Amino acid sequence: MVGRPQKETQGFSKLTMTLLQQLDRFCSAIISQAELAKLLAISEKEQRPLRVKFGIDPTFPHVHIGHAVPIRLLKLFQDHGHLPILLLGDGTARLGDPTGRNDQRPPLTAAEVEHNAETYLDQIGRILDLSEGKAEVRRNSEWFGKMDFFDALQLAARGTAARMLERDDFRKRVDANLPVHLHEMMYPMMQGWDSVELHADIEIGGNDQLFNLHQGRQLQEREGQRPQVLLTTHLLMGTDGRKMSKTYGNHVPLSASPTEMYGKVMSLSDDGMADWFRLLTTEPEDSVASWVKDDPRGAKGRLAFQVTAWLHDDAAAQEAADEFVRRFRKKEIPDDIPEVAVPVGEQALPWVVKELGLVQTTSEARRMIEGRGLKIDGEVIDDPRHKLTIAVGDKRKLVQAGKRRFAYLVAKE
RNA sequence: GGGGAGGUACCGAAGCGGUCAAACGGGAUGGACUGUAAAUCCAUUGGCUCAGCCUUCAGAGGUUCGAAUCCUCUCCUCCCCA
Repeated sequence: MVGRPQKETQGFSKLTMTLLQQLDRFCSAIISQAELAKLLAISEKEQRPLRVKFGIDPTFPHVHIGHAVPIRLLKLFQDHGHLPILLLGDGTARLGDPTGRNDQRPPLTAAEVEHNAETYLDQIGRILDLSEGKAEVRRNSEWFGKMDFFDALQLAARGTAARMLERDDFRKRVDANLPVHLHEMMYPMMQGWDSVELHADIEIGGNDQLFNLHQGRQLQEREGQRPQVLLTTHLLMGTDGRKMSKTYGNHVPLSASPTEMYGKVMSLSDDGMADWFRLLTTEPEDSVASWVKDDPRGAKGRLAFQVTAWLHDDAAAQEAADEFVRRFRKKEIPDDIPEVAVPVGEQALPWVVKELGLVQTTSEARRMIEGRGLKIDGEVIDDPRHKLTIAVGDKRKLVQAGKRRFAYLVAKE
């Protein structure tokens, strides 16, 4: 846990004091306390808002709730009169932050990146006021797009291999005889350079970004700027307790519908609840601890409600909560089931299930049927050779695959 | 530039001429149990309107009745030396 600066807090305004008090809730590290106090003092004295940077690479169309944590911290600064700078890494997105996975992600095109960037703004705009004057939205292609190869080399010249290998992720790969590509080592340098271009006073990043954030300090110092203060936020774990990641499917997209969002939060493992409350709500920690202890299910419902209400609104959250109870506690069927038309005639069941969009392939449908996961009008059918006779004028049939996938089957003439 | 080790399904990793759609583990999905939590148990895990057929073991050729397994070339990664 990070302590608050003691001595330096004396002369601060009330506003700054409340900011400092709330920092603890989010931050896993503050580098450094003393510098932060100094910055805040300067800011107050000169009446100058601090430039608080947070960067995100638009590599996917969705922002997830894990990103919401640093964004909330940005919001906190915004609410205290400072200037959030949202940096869209449309240049770095073309590279991708090294992850250690040697996934051969095809390079994104500029158009894809821009599309993602737009969706990011849309989703982040729900949390942070991005309007003119309240925040700055920048893209790093602004400067990286202008650099030529020699400029890039000069940037590269400011780092060393030894230093890059201090980064855990690189170190581990080297030790495991896995490839580390040269361009990957440029990533932290680029992120650092962003801070120089933006004249960032503070940079916020996830706990796992500490190394990259440090590059900004190094580069700024060389350029004669005051090195940015680093604030790293605690990482929000995925619903299953592992690192939140799209590939694990344990994330909650900010774009999720209220029902989806509520449900996703309800699938959170109990161990994660305290953290989620801490990082996504304003509930006091001791209350949370007692809720979790006395009534875990109720506590989770409360969490799911708050998160949904925050990213949508109270009414939507209430509706999602009701829907959740109907669907999962009382096992009623949901009311937003799509109706899908299937050609008339005698059709093989697995094929129909695929056509309904409940599974990707007929083989998957077949397995689902054999595993007794398929119901038609509430009745389990476990014979993959089962044939359905579909005729115009039939009553629509409710087809359910697994616990949560439903479709109505109607005849297509 | 020289020498060595490798590239197997979502991931890790066996297999090294037929019995291989490919052991095992993880993950994932379905089922039981439940609080859409955890733990546990069972099943499934290339595709196809599936008792059969089709395409997979980096890529392209070749040897063979038969290849993930043998040969040739190509591409990629790692290690050591220069």
